[in-house]
Amino acid sequence: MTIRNVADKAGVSVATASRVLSGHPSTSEEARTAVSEAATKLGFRPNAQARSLRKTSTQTIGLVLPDVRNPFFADLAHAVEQRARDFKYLTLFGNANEDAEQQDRYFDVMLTQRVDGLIAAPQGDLTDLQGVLASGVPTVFVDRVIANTTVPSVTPDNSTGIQEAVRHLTSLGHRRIGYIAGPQSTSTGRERLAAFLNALKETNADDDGALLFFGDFQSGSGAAGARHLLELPHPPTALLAADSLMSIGAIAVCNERGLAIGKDIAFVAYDDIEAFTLLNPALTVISHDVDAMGRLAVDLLTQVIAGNNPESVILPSRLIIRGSTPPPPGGPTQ
Amino acid sequence: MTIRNVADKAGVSVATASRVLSGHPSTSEEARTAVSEAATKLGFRPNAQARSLRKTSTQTIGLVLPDVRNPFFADLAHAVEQRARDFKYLTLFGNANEDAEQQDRYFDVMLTQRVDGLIAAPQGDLTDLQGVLASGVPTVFVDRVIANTTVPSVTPDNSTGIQEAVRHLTSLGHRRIGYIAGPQSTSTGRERLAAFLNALKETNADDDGALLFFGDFQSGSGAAGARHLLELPHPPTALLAADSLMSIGAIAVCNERGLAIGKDIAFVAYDDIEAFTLLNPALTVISHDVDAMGRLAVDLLTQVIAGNNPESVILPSRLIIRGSTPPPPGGPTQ
DNA sequence: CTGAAAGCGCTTACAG
DNA sequence: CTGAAAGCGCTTACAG
Repeated sequence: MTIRNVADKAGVSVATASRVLSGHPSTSEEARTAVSEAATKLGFRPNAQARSLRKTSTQTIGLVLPDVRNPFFADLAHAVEQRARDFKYLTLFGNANEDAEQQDRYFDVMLTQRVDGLIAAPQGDLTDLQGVLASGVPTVFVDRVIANTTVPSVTPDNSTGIQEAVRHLTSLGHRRIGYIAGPQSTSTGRERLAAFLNALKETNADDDGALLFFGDFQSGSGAAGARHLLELPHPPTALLAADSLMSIGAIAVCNERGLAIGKDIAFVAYDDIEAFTLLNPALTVISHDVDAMGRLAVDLLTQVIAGNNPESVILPSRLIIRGSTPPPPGGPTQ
Repeated sequence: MTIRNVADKAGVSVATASRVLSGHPSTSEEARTAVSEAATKLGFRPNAQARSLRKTSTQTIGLVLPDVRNPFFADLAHAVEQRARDFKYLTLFGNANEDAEQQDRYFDVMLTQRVDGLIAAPQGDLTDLQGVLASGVPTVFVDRVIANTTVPSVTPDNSTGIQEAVRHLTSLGHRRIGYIAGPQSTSTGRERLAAFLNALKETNADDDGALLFFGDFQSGSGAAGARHLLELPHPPTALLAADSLMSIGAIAVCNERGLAIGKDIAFVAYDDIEAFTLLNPALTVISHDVDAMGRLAVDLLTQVIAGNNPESVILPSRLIIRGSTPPPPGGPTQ
């Protein structure tokens, strides 16, 4: 079932059939009807491989994200995909599993598949990007970036939300704030930690290295972090985790220890995911606009594909105060 | 940068270069080293389009799911993708947004892209499958099926969990159980509703049509359902929702009305997602093994691709009782 | 407006 | 083991 069959049935050459099928203007009325009719009758479906071997475009973009199971990235994937549809792109989605090696395999496969562009929330450093950069495929970073590249990006403001959270907690009287950081192999992990440390200095909170725990953005490490921090000789009265999955793990540990969040301990989560509003009390969270992030990433990519060099954009983040952040149990100064 | 350049640099023909590059046994030691060296030096990356135009395989499988933002499907996507990797398949992922039209567009594009196989949690009826069936592309259904096809499938047992839930609730003394059903355009929506209605007959629960609300598996409809049911003149003392997103919406409504789940009202959710264990009390849920589902779907697909006709499998589901299902407030008989 | 022909980058019988 | 050549299914100058 090829264009040859369609041409034969329509009584024209493959060239004419091709022109009709791809909407080329130079076709006669008769040719158009004959070919269209033959194509539908035969249920002809052009072979995208052959087409993109001739043209240089595949009408697909690659999307490499660290973890679909993270609601933030699920929302982001959805936003990217819906926006890509507007430009007739199919989104080829790869899930790196928070693992640089799997990420690099996906980059590789997507280059091999000749995607027209690539959107990634990358991990690691320049060495992981070698292939992508060398290929020259239009690329945009989203959420995370890799230092020392000129790749345009759409990222959240990783400091304002954290700063507001620390100010909020200290104004309530908290001085010991436990922080479950993201991996330092990611820009978001690094920037959020830096913002946290800065905020400590700016307020009267304890700047105690023991209150820091390094996780990997996955739920298990949030649980490990909470366990570690709560067992400290001088434990925190407030907990802050750098993404939603680690927040989930940490909350589970608080629950299993009978520590009531919003009463015995204050908790601030990163990312405003729907489930967090269901907790009782609902969680105070650091929120950013994931839909805008996905949409803008696609918009930037289309510009790069068009040969332009768009400006990177940073989206605001802010603290949404709900019930999970009371003053410390012993009173403001404890 | 094509295989021609590699061949030239290595001083062999493109045929020999191709053989070395694709691991064909009939190659000399010298050819192998010369070509490999040239390829790495040049950073050669074979064009997948050209290759799959010659071979008939693209080493990709298509995965069409209704909604990435549904944690159940995010987990399923992850499971499928990880298993597909074992077979060197790249997973081309499409998100149908619980919409038959978007689903059909994805089917279309994936056929055009000549995926080697298709895994789908489909919506609608046979007409939506025409193209897929006509193309003859190896296909497996997962989670949901479409009636009157011979497509192998991996599905959950949609009745046991529901039956256990209704028995559990009635044994506690509940007689008015509100049910937020899934869309009847999906097999899971239909089967779970049938199981619920059967369970009502089998127990002494009220078989009252007013206690049924039809949602669309998305969170907004869960909220609408809870609102509707709770405003009934004779409202339910227990709520059961047919998926996790509708559960989330319904729980939000209970919270906003000050109805304490696990005290003022009993709640059973479908799908054992991590966030549900964080609620206080944790939710009683109907659980099934999403990892096994994804893994088996890929395994079945590889068998179909190999030309076999594997048996469909049904995975068990069961009730996990946690704190959200107390007896009705007025006592066993109310 | 149309057709014959070349070519996109590979792979693979075929002959040696 | 190797090379010349055909061909996968399209698209697009080129000439008419």
